[in-house]
Amino acid sequence: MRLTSKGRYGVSAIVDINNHGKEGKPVTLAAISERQFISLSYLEQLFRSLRAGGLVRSVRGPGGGYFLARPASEITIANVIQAVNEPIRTTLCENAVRGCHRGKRCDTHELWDAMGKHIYRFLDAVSIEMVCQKEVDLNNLELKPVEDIVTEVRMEQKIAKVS
Amino acid sequence: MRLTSKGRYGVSAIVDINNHGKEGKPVTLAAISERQFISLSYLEQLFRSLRAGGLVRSVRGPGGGYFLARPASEITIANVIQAVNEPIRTTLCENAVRGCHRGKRCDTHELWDAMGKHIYRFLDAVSIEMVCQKEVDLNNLELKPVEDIVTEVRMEQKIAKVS
DNA sequence: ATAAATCTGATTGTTTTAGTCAAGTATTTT
DNA sequence: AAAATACTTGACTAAAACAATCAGATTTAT
Repeated sequence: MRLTSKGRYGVSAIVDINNHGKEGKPVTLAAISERQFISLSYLEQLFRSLRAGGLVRSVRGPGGGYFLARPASEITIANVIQAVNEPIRTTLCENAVRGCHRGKRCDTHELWDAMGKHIYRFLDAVSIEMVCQKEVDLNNLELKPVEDIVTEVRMEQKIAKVS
Repeated sequence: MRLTSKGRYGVSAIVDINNHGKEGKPVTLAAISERQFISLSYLEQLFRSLRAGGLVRSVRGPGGGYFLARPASEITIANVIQAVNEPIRTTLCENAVRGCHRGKRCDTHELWDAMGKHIYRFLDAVSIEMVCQKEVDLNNLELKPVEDIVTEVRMEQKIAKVS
């Protein structure tokens, strides 16, 4: 799971749907584009992923647009970020390298592992609904215990080359 | 503050110095290069920043190398990451944009702000010494209260373009 | 039919990052 | 003094990731 502005836009878009999707009417990308200052074509690309990730439902044709596929309280920030980043990234021997050479974990392995879990616990604790309800104090959340965390956040884009 | 593999390498290097710098002898980049599988030239670049950031002291000439500039217990992961990323990034009107258009904060402003603080609290709570002492449980740290946090972690690389 | 929307693929451009190269300077050893 | 060691610096290159676009196809309400 990577933290990029793509994820940020994805969250903005989902939040926008929750804030402006009134009375059973779907929200159009054009409307999101205007309110969130994201280009229509880029939104199209984002919603490709969001739809594939099961976060939104679409209605085609005039009067169409997008709904949230489930209640805002059941969509976490982690869900959104994961959805928009998913496309590629599916190579074999993925975690074979990960900075640790030839089987032995590097001295900092536990550190990055813990950091990833720490970040994920936050993103997993915040729902779209919480972002929309301005009362919630995002700085003092109840986080799930570490044991329950499976997915983690990665730091690296590239892998170290030797000498 | 950005989370990239550059920061990861920086931490690996600093940890290496702490682990292998025995009996008042400085540690050479060549030694770090071999042990941590980082190219010498890349280490040179990294240590330029680490030195500028006041984290290491250098000794030139044969028998030279690098020391930690202060005890490992007083160097945090946040310190290291900040040091290696610092170079550019000093433009004017920096946080003028930040995803929020024309003065009004966007709907997700508080979210990303809270996330940044959350990440920073972790990185600021972990010292190099803690990483080296394998006994410490990095998953259950005592973090500083949010009020004390000033620096934050950014998510975005680029800024949204409008329509 | 037409227009409003989503959908799909392929592709482009830009930035950032990772990494290299070459030429220095300082210091110690011999 | 010479030579070797090691840091120092600046400039440069390559490649990946990311942001963004485009052209066209499909669906559906009116």
